[in-house]
Amino acid sequence: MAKKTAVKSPKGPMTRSKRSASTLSKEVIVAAALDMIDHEGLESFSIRRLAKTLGVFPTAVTWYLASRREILAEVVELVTSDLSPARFYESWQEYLRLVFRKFRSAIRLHPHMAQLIGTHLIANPTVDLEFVERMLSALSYAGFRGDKLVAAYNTAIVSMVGFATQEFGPIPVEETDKWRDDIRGRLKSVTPQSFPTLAQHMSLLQNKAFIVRWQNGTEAPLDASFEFFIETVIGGLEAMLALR
Amino acid sequence: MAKKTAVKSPKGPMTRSKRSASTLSKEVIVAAALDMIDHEGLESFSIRRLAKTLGVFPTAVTWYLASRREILAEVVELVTSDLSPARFYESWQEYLRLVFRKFRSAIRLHPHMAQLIGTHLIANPTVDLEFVERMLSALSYAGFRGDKLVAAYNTAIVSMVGFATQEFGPIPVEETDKWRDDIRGRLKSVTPQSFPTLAQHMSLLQNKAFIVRWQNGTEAPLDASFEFFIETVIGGLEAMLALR
DNA sequence: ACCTGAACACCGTTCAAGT
DNA sequence: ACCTGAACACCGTTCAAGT
Repeated sequence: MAKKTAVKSPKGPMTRSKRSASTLSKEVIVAAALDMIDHEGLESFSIRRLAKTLGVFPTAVTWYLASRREILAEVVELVTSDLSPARFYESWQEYLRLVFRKFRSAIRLHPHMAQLIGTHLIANPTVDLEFVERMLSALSYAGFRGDKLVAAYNTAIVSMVGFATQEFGPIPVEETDKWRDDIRGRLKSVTPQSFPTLAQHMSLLQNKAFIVRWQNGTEAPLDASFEFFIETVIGGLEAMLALR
Repeated sequence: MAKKTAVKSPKGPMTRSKRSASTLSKEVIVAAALDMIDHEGLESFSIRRLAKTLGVFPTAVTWYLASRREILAEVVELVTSDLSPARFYESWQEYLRLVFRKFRSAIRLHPHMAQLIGTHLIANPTVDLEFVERMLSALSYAGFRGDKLVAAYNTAIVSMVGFATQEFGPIPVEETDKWRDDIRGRLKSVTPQSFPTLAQHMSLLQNKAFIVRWQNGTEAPLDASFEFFIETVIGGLEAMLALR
């Protein structure tokens, strides 16, 4: 939301034109960082550029958050906060559907965070334990006990995170046209002789399936596959329950 | 995923035995990069440090691979090459089991690559189409047709990649002790009143479940959960087949 | 407590210039 | 073709020093 208010000045950020609007704070820094990442990507995010947009010196930022990693951890927390469904749900299956969809919506809003969240949510000390409790409670209600509950929980978390972060994960950006032509060229080399199944379904697969796509979820969302995925996980858990 | 054909020097058998153990080449650079990442992590990998270990100037490296991204793309390809099971398999279920386990083994060998592969494999132009063909063929043999085949394929790929990359994804390293104490302290605050299900299963969950762990798969592998996950995906796909 | 300001040891990448 | 070498525009982080 914070637009670039930095004044171009050869001497650096000496003018804080709107100090009333936003005095520096942890929240302001994290929000500005997320905004920068959303607009310019994760790689071009830097403390120095962030400080410039905030109209302060880089070291002013590090007074609140000591390192780049700390800033990014806070941004991850911001994006993944409030994942538990607010709506009423009447079954554990419906709960899983809502949570999975809610997580995907969060990633869809901040696709550049996908690669970070894909691996770091899972090790984030700031994650809401209330979320963990609800997931466990839903699966316990489903009938999982002991070690099976642990395995079902890990299965649910990994599935929730995995699909969305891979769907919205980055596509090579620098020379998109060249890259897209590359993959399209390779796909044209697919013949019924070389890759029969792939060739047969090429029109259905291209740009709608992992590995043989040239856009990510932002431009080419995989809605149908995502819903199929949810039902697969739920159906699989039901099958695991039926085993004993 | 593309097969790596052994590269022989076109200049004959002149062996540079001394100081530079091998003359510079794309393969040598990529192998050295992977080695450096395996030993020191992804973040501390840099072209300049890589060049130093190779005994050349940084720009010598960029003659073969023009940018840092290009190097990392090649490393991803190296790590994820040869994923298709070599062994005979007698059912599509068994094929999925073998592929999932093989992928996890590859990530386990190179855990620092997990975060990169988690999002980038899925958009890698160098990926072996033979792998795609085999996965499609297995799912087609299972009985999936048309759009369902696409969805089942996406489900399988995402599942294969998601579990392993999250299991072996990075844990904050700089102040591991402090961080571990943090999460342990938070877990101690869990009471039957605040988080009943979590509290009840705490001994089973801690360090063996996502979010409430303080080590990653390298130190605390989730073998049981992984096998449960595989069977969940397979059982779920079977259930989706039974729908019509 | 909060921020400026300079400094340090790095980066990736570009552009010669050599051979 | 392959590599040296210098240079550029950046980094994150540390350490004062101000207020």
